[in-house]
Amino acid sequence: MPATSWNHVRSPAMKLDPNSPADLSAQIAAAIREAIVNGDLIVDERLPSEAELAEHFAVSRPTVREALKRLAAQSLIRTQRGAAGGAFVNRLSFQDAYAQQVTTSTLLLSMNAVSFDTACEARYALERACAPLSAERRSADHLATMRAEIHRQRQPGLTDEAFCDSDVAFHRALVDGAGNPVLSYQLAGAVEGMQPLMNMITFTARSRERIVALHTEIADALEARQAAAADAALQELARYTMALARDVMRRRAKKSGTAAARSARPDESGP
Amino acid sequence: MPATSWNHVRSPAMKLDPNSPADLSAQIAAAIREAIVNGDLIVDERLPSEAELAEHFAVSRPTVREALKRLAAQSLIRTQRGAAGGAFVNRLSFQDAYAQQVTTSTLLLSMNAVSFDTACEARYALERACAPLSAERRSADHLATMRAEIHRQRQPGLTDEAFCDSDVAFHRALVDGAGNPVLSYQLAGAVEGMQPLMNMITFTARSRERIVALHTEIADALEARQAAAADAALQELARYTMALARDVMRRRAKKSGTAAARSARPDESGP
DNA sequence: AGACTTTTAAATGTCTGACAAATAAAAATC
DNA sequence: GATTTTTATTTGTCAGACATTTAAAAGTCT
Repeated sequence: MPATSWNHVRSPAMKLDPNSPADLSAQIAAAIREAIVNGDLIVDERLPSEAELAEHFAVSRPTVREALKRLAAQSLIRTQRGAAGGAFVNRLSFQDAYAQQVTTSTLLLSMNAVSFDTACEARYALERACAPLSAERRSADHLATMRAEIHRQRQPGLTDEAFCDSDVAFHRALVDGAGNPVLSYQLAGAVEGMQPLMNMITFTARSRERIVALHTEIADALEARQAAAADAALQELARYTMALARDVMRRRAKKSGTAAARSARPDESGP
Repeated sequence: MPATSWNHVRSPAMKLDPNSPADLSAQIAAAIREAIVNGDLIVDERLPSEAELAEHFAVSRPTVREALKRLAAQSLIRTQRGAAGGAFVNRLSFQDAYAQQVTTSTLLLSMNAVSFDTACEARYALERACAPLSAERRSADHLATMRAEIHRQRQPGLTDEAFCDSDVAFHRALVDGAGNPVLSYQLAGAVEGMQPLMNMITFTARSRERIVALHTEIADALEARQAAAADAALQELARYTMALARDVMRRRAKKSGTAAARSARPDESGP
């Protein structure tokens, strides 16, 4: 019996409040989360076993497990089975952070009646912040990705959803071109989280043409390392996208008075 | 006995893959999360009881509970005890999203050896994106908050940490001034997540004076609705902050090691 | 001795069954 | 009809057990 082995953590947060209305598992999760954020528990450090934690907090093992699952859902810990297994403080990777950021942003936008304009304004404001850096630092790879996506966007048979996917990939390359992983992480939410909203727009052949032209302008500007030109094109793209959305909404509102045939998509998968 | 009452969800994602290496609770959580993100489950909709879920997925109740706790940790569901209780799809509030965003950003920066420059660059690039909007829309309240924080920052007895807190509050007001909740949410991570890094800097009286002067410049510019002036001051503040950090790092490196070690960082304590 | 195999112990993953506590609806009472 | 009591449902917690995985220890053979 290796004692509690929990001695190096003397943080006062490692005690539970019996008067709290919160669940025990939530309190335990909060206590451990606090210890991780405060640096009392460092990356790759092993937590005590579930049985030891249960003893420490004077609760049962299922309760401890629920707490650990909460932390695992936030990628704060990882678990490993077997003799040398246990729960370990997880190094939060940019990839994990991306995923959480996208999920959170997507739900935030879809659940809170955020207007398209508001979301769009935020997205393009943040993207324009990346443009000068991207003009300075973009690699040939980033440019090639953008050109490839532009080419894809020109395919006539593309569905609206595929067009949006390509749009996201284009803008992702733009952001990554800034060479700042923190920016890329922050923008992941703003760009990808907006995709469900963008997917509500039907892109006509003419609007696609305009968007592709602006994308080309942006790529050209970044290739020439002209920050101002890239910024101008982005600003115009933001303006155009919002106008497009307003148009779609207006048309939809007008049509909703008649029969509900809202799925009046332009024929693309037809004969 | 109300049958499974799970009929309206015919999504294929509601089945588990017996060959998956992932835990059952993780698979179940993923399936339900998918249903929420896809809109198969709408806000405030009640999930089946734990017993019913256990039957549906052919697992035990503790396993279902672990899955639900994972979702609760992401604020995707809330639970309520009692007769009409259960698990309900939660409307992700901006407040909840803030909190998650800040935690994630903080850990990402503290665990991944992100340089101060990179984080700082990202933060000020995003903040500058808010400046034009804030110049246009800031209310008197936002200005008052900024002025109050500037006043607080002038107090001579302020600890470094309190100075940082006030700094965050100032910049928060700047961002909120843009009147775009999505921007405010995105920036929460960039600004607050950087606080632990900022706290590593010791602010001398002279550097505080310079920062307060720039804050005043910003507030003045926003009051006069001069976007360009605000942007210039922010840019200068970014430049100055990074220079300050470089200075602190250099001094710290010189003090901790002998003359030879400048590229490597021998930062063990004691002789 | 060294390389391979087997055993063992520790840890998480899962199940069963039970009880406690909260809570809304139904029933009973005044 | 209003108030109180009962009841049923559901989550929260506990106890104990077994299955599965895994690394290390022990054993075995060359």
